[in-house]
Amino acid sequence: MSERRKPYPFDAIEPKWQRRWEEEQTFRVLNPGQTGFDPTRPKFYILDMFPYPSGSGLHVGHPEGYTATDIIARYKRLRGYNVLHPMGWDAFGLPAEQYAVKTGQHPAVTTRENVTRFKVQLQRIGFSYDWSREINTTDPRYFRWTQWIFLQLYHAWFNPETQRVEPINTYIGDSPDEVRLAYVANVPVNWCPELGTVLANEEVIDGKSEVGGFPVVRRPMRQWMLRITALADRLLDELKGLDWPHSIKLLQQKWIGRSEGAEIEFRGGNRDEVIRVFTTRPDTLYGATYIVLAPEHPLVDEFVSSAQRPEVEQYRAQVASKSDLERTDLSKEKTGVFTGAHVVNPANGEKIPIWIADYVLVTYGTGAIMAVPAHDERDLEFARKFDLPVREVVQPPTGNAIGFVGDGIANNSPLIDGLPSAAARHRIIAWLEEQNLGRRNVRYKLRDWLFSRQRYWGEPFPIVWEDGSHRALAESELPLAPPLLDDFKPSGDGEPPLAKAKDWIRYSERAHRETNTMPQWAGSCWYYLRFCDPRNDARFVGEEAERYWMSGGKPGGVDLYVGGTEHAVLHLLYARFWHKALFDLGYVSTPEPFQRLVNQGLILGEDGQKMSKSRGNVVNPDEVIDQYGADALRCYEMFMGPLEQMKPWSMRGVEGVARFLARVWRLVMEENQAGAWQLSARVQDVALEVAQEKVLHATIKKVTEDIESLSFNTAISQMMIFVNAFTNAPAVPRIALQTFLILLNPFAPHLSSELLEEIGTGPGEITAQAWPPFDESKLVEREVEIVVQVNGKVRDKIRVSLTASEDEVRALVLALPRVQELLAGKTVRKVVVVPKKLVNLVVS
RNA sequence: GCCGAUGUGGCGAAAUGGCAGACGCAACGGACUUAAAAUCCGUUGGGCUUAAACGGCCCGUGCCGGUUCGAGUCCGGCCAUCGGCACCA
Repeated sequence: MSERRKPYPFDAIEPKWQRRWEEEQTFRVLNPGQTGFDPTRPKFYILDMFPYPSGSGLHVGHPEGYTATDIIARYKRLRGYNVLHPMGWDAFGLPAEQYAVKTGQHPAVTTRENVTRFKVQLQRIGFSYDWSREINTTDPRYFRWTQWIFLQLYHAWFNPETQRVEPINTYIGDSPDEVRLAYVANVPVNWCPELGTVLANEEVIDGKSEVGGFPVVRRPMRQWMLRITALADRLLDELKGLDWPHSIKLLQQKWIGRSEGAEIEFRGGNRDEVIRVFTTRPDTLYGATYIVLAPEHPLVDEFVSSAQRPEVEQYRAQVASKSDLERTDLSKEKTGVFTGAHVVNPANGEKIPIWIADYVLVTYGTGAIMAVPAHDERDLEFARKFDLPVREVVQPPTGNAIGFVGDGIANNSPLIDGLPSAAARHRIIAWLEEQNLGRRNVRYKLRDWLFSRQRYWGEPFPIVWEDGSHRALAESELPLAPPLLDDFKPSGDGEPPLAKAKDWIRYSERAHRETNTMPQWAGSCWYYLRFCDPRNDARFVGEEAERYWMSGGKPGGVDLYVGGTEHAVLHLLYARFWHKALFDLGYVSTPEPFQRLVNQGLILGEDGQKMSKSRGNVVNPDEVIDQYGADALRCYEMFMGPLEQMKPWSMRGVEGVARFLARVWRLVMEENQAGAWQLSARVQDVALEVAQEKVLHATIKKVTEDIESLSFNTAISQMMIFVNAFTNAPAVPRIALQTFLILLNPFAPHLSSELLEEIGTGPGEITAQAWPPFDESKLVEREVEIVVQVNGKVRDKIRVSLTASEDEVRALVLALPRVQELLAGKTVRKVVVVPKKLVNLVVS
């Protein structure tokens, strides 16, 4: 292929400006207290989700959100804001470590190389990050504070009286270890044999690991947990005040999964044992005709009769051998076994059988349910299969009561007969509480956060063990760096790789270090705070810096956060949790980390499929830049369609946008005889024609409003209209160009900087300019075109004076020959006049 | 199954309840050129009417219905695609 002629010399001007921005530290932003800080300016904190620097480099999905935020950042600077727009690296994590296991190369080396590559790629796109604030979660100066925050959680508890996180010393009781926000528990966990580690619920998708797609099984292990459930209500309630996409809020809401109901006690068996069940429908208590325990429920052994024991044991073994995926397969038939035992229904004194079945989950509620087959689909299916009694206790408004699961009127329930379900629930709970047989209860689907991993490439826990109990390192002992290892391979039996570092583990004669590491999410839980004050060695973030950048707005926090939806219930929930704990403990000034969140849509390959190496449809931004330049890449990504929408890539589309930028170039520049570019003779100090003035101000208005509303695609359309309007003008007014180039600057910063320098007006560089105001009066014309409709169909158009009254317009329209023709022999029933827009004649 | 988002030309898309398809891509025609590329100009939702042009008419925003002088936009019901959750009592 012959060398394609460059549409304009972007390959010369882009590196030039990138170099200049770096040398002059154009985008460096100061903190309060630093020399040169201007407190009179408003602040704006605009943040991208920082990337995991993977080995495959940047793909075109990354710059989508990054370009959007960069446009806003540059726009806000031109509007006089102090703009915090940082970038960093979320660099602990599985891929680097998997690579290390395969090649023996230390993850720190891989990570360093990948970071360098990512940074070069990002800088080629011309993003206006303040690189002096760059952070890396694997840097000891960073993870020192990740460990420090962990210690704050370890030294804190959630006080149910104040509903606040408080230092552990406000806890009055014997077992502080049972209330700490960071605690150790032996719980059934998601164990991934292939990865040799446990995973959080959020990291398991359809029974497989999110990273790698390996099978995950349940097994009990001793693990570090974070008590996120203590803040469940706060995390739920305070979602309301956030300016986030509705769908993300809903996702978090469902993930937290609050249900109100009651815990009810059923007694029975040989030793009068108690089975507690959780139900959201205590009003159906009289309809509970049997009890189901999860197969793993500890009381099963207590209750099972000797006759039923073999069958029960066999069933439990069978269930244990199943993967989560097999267990939750909805299409499968219900299974279960009778235990041979009974308990008493506290409402009516009836003896009802106890079954075990895997449709009851040991991890939710109390791991036991009262089955009300008449008013619960699952219970009904089970009851029909095993021929258990079905008793109607709720009357539906219409239709068949059996199988009706909604609210109705209680019946066959002496204590609450005739009450609507909601009232019946209240009454029965009050009665249960009186009798001490049960109580109001709230349950969540949200589980505590399983916080430890049996991996090498993560933050070590600042914890030591002595005589079987744990204690915290002193803050002065941080950072605690991981030991140097040659062999990162997980043992496969749950023993972390750190256990191999015998010298490192040994803390003292009798104490040894915790060998688990923190999960990938730890570093990203608070990085947005560190950006406010990234070089502070005395505190995780300086108080003044934190207050300055995080304050403002309703709940406060980062002013605008842009990233993908994939973190809806992971990073975005975890970060809120840490932030609230830090807020309660007085370390940060706002209750929420991210005031406004926007999700960019996925970019698909040219074939309309998700980009993937295996499909071979991945677009590398470097290639796009080589061919069309960074400004074309930026503008194309914004021109493709609405930011939040999923949309396919098109190289032809990039070409079209590159053509537009080349037209801008040639509006200002022309080639001389020798083939060199020079300022075009068409650029002149002349006044704008009326039509030119109108399109200029329409463009200022549209671009300004569209940036504010993140409608970048239509902003670019309008700039194209502007350029089209001037393309054939014999003279291009310098002042119009200058204004236009400022509008273009956030989108195509290199091109616009270069051309502004060429036309040589104004004080210095574009970054020192001010965003132009628009003059509404320049947009109004003396005449407007009125659409004439008859019965809602366009039949004619007419130009009328802007000052014409409704009556005058009506008269003019009725006098039109075309209208006369259409009205012949008909009666005008009604005339609708929309000022400056249209007239609709209703005739028959 | 439940929840959410989306559905407009050949394609990406645009339209405070008021001319559907701005802007761009692709395609076609023209100018420039020895030629090509590049550039510039023009046409481009479907159909009918007309010898042709101008003009005119009808249909058209997933489907069915409603509200309204007027609906891509609002309301009700369906269908399809994508995403999330999925025995959570």
